[in-house]
Amino acid sequence: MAGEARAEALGKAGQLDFPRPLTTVDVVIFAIRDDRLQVLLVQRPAGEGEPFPLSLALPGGFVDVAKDRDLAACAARKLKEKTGVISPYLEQLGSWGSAARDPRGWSATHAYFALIQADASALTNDARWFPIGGGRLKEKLAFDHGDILASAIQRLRNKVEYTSLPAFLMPAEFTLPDLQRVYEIVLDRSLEKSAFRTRILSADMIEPVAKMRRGPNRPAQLYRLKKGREPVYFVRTFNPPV
Amino acid sequence: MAGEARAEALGKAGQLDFPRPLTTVDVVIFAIRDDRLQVLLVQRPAGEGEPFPLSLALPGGFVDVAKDRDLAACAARKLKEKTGVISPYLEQLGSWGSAARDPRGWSATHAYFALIQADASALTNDARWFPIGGGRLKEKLAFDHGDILASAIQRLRNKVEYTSLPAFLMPAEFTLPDLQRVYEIVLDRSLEKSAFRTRILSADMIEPVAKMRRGPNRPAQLYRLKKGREPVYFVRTFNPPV
DNA sequence: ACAATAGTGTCTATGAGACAATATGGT
DNA sequence: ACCATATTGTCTCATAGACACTATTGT
Repeated sequence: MAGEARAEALGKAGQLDFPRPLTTVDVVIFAIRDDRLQVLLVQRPAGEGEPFPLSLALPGGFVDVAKDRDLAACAARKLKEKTGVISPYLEQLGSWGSAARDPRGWSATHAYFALIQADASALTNDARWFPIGGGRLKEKLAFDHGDILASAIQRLRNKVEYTSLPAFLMPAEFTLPDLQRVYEIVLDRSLEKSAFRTRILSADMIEPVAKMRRGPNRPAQLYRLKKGREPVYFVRTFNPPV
Repeated sequence: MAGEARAEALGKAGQLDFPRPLTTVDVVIFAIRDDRLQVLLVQRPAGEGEPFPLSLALPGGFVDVAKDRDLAACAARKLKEKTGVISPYLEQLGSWGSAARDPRGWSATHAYFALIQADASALTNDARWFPIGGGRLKEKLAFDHGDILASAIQRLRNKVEYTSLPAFLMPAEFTLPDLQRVYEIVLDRSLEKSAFRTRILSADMIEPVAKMRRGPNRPAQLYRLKKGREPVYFVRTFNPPV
């Protein structure tokens, strides 16, 4: 941090009155709905001077220096405002900043990504779920939000290969085949049943509840996440198919 | 991004005259020197109103909206200013922003981490290398730079378990035992020779040059990195010792 | 009994860990 | 010849992939 940059900008030390970039936080919110990975988007407002009027965009907005203690709190606030969800999986994705990404001037956004359970959320009117088909979103997004979303999808897919992240997309109780289905939806390929079960069960991340899911076939054991909300890291990835 | 946040802050649409956080970029620069992992630090200036006067800090400073096209360019500029290095391995680490981290006000920094070859750098006067012993730095740093550095060390160590990142710390030509030594320095544990060689050689990331390194023992084959500057990802980590 | 899905077992392949054996230079 | 380090080989172990087999419910 500076002093030096200050001198560069103004030739005067001890002052902070040089131009500051706009600072925003955006949140990529994922959930599983209708057996598909979906992302929550909002529509940009149409007012005077608004960039990308009526375009779809990630939920987010300017950091409020009065309200937000830090970046993570700002992201959590935006998530809660749109979905009502309070304590999800929330991870920092990265930041995007440039002179060109916002027509209003040099701006930098801090992007987060959240995994929530769709059923547990209560959306505001302006927010809607959009399915991600074949690892991409059909719709064009405002700003560089398409890039940010693509990066979030890549990060999610990559981590799903060697972590228990999909557990955070599940309802409170679920079966192993349910969980495998979610892994397969995110990865967009099928996984081998017995290897999957071995991996998950030996990870000590879930515990059986004294109930079974019944259907027109053999009942399945229901599980729930163990307390520790941390994701589990496996020492190998699922090997991609040849 | 906003409109909404604008309304929150001012109750007036189409305006951008609400308080903006300070925006900085900081760079964690690693190199191997004297068989140790070292990090480049600078001393804070002592002028009037300067926070943390004379403390050690990561190289960095305010984003210059006139000079810097984007965040990565800003990070590359700061790296070049301090070390003269132009095209290193440069990766975004994350961002840290809060009301409290800088006494001058709400600020957010975009942190990058760079891997360079120490011998190829020409330091400015104010920058010095500091060894990282046992995964920690002895010195206290200004702002939250201690946290940022700890995060960088953790990310580096973690990635070294399953990527070829240490290759970017090597000189143009090096032997396999050299490379293994660097892996071991970063991980702070010894690796098994034959497994290491198998992994590296089958990754198709280096190629032999028609030279050997000679010493008072059997000569060692010299290698260089293949063109593609991308790091290689392995499907397994080195298994940590039991 | 049959369909459908849950759950287990068996066999193979890959790559890491341990460690021994061999190779090749300088002295 | 001897030392030191480079390089290769052998054997074991853990876990993924393929795939078959068994288990348990509803109809």
